[in-house]
Formats: sequence, C-alpha cells, structure tokens
Amino acid sequence: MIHRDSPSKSEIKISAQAQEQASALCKTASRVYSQSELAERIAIAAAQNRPLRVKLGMDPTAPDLHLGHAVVLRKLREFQDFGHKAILIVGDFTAMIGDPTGKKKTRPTLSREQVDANAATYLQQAGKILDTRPERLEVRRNSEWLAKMSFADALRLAQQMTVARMLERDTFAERYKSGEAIYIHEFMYPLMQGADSAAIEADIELGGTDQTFNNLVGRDLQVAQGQLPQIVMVMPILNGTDGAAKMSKSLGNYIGISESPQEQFGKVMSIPDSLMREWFELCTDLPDHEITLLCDSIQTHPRAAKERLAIEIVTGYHSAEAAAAAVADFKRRFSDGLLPEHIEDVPVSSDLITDGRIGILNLIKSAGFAASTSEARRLVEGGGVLLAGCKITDPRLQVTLAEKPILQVGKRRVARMIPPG
RNA sequence: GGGCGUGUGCCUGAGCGGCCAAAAGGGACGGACUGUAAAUCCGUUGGCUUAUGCCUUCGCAGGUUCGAAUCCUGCCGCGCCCA
Repeated sequence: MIHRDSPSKSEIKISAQAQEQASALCKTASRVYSQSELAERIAIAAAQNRPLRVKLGMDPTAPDLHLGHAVVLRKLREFQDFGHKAILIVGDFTAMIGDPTGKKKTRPTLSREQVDANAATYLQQAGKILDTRPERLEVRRNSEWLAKMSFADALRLAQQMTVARMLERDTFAERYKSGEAIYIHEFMYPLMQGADSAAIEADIELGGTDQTFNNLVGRDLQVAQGQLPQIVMVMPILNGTDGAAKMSKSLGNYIGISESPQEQFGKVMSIPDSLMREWFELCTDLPDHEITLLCDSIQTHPRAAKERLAIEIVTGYHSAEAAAAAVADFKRRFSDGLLPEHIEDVPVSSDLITDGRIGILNLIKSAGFAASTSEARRLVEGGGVLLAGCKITDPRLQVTLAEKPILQVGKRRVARMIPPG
C-alpha cells in the first residue's frame, strides 16, 4: 500500500524539471486531465522517491498489434524512459462484457490458458516498443480482484454512477438515440475498468480518445476510496491506411507491428498523402521541425516524404538494414516494374494435375490468390493475371508447370508455382 | 404484459407473387493513368469442372400457390408507444 498522504498538496513544490517532463509527455496527447495535475503528480512521486504507476488496459483477445495500438504503447514507453512504471492490465474479466465501444456483443469467456497465451503474444509484440524489465513493467489480470467481488460489492460500485452520466458517454448516447440496444451490464464496463485503477492505485491511465469516459470514471472511484485520482491521458486514434477510418484489423486498413518489412513498407507507401503528418507525429520519433519540412510539399516531394515515413516505421519495428532492403525491393517492384528478388515457391498438389496440365483457375486458387474458382475466373477475365510474364485471358487455359512458372495476380501477389514430384 | 413497426448480399438500402442472385450507393478487388498518393475513367463484386444449366442466399421453422424476398401461421431478434 502506497501512502498518498505524505506531503500535502500545498507543500509540494513543482520543480521546473517536473513541469518540463509533464509537457514533454503531453506533447502528442489528444487530451490530458490535466497537464498541471500531471506535473504535480510527477513532483509528488519524486518527493516520495517512487516511480509513477502508469496504467494501460489490454484486451486479452486477438493479440495482433498494429500501429494504432502502438501510438499508446509508444507513449507508455516514454513514461518508462522517464523512470516510471508501466502497469499492463490484462482485461480477462472485463472481456466477459466487451467494451461497449465496439459493436460486438458479449464475447465468449476465455479460458485461463487462452488468456495466458494471448497475453504472452501481446507482450511479445509489445516488447518491440515497451521496456519489459520487471522494474519497469508489471502485468496484472483484472480477474485477480474483479472475480472476487460479490454482488454487494458490485452494487456499491454501481452507486458511484448515475444513468444520466452514463448516457452522456458518446457511444451510449449514439446508440440510445438511434434506438440500438444497450444492456445494463454494459454499464458495468466503465465501472470495472475504474475499479482496476483503484485496485492497482494508478497515477496515470493511458488510452485512446475512445477510452476517455472509462478512464475518467476511474478517477471518481479512486477518490471514493481515498486515493488520489489518476491523471487521464488520451492519445489520438490513428487513422488506417485508407485514411478514412480508424486503424483496425477488422477493417483491413492496418499495419501490424509484426508484419514483414516489405509489407509494412508497401502499406505505408499506399496511404493517402493527407495522412502523412498524423503518421509522422504518432508513429515516428522525428522532431517537429523535421516533420514540418517533410510535410511541406514544396520543399519535399510527397513521395520522398512518404518513403522517409516508411523507412522510419520499418526501422522501428525491424532494423535500418531491413528498411533499406525494403526500399530497394519496393523500387525494383513498383518503380521499375520488375519481379521481386525473392519469390515464394508454392508447391502444387498432384491431384489437381491431369496429363501434366492444370487449369489456370485451379492454379490461382492453389496459390491462395483467390478464394473460389469464380473469383479466380473474374481475375482472369479482368486482366489481372500473368503467368510467366504473359497475360492470361482465357479462364479455360490449361498450363504445364515444368518451367516452374511465376504466377502474378494483381500488382502485389506473386508466387513461383512448383509442380509436384 | 398489450399495441404498432421492423429484420434483405461486406455495409447502407430498394424490392412487396413470376422479368430477382435480387435496383442504387458505399466499400473491396482487377484494369488505365500515376508517386502502390489524390482525382478521374473502365470492369468485377454468392457458389459450382468450364454452363440459353445447377445449387445456396432476402431473421428462423412451417404453410398457401404452377411459382414467394414478396401472402399466411408460429418462433426469434430489434425498436417505438402504452402499462
């Protein structure tokens, strides 16, 4: 138990150093509740000779982290680099509800093993960004305290909140207005998340702007328990590669932090120019003046700027060498129109072959470039298929694989087809 | 609990007995142009051994019809109003 009653507010002198640290940390944040409180808390912690406890919740499902998650994780890393402690909360208990932000209904309860496995995968990916040393990172699952609560405990929690306030929350407000269902248990979600903050005595909670309400609830619950209210810092939600919607796996507009250098690079190159500034700010460590220069299309050609952005990102998740290779590969493929240096071999199953020949549609399917024969047919008819460099127009074409021909579908999908045997 | 309404393809949304695998838009994919940008233009957008063919799809289950996404019955989901 950390005692919060040591130096009273008036006694704390907020050093210039603390001010500076606070303003550095707040720089890319969307909002902070509040920056002055943060400076003060930094000073308090320093006076107590302890690190700040910086909380971040994680969903124990589908741990496939992308650049959007990375925005918050990068911020958390900044806190760690100032000597503070990251507390990752594995939301294994809250997952039973699912954040009302998403449209998904109640999720299936995950087994302990699944949660462990997902958390491990999460950490393995987040480890590219976070400092994972135990003195800088603590991982807790919220079933640890939430599962123990009785119905009476839950009621006491619920007493902290009013329906009116709950309905102020944007997602609830929208759903209520548009006539979508809102279940009572969904109201428990913010309360549970707030209970997490109280349970771990968080000084700060990070999140995306969509978490604002949830995180602010934590403040009230902490105060109710005699703790100092956590400072809430919310980060902007990163737009996806399409520039139209927030980055998410289900929308397919994401760049995974575990993806290959080539893939990351190519995807960055495909984003709309209008997205560059945001991405520079939230996905790279480049200083402001450099970003300004790069985003000025007079001084820097947008394509060059985007290449730089891609290099920065690939370097961050892989290495400078990998980024250089990705640049070369990209130029080769898309500027010079050549085939990539490395082409994946795809063995073709022998039962698709009759008399040494295979139908082009089956070939496309076996390369995994089309989900159905009909789709493969459409690709051929649309003129998107090349075999051994020749455009295929006849969906009925039978081909031989003796030459291990290279199959191309669209601009991106390439494979060398290997005959069985 | 009662009354009214609603449920369509990835999404929005028309259809309201045959001409419906189902309008239109969005998205996505392929092509042209480019900087794998934007804008624009063209094509495709349920599945099937290649098809004036067959199968699956319009909440679910039955029924009426020569014939249903369209009508009837029951069920389920959602909303609104009343209590």
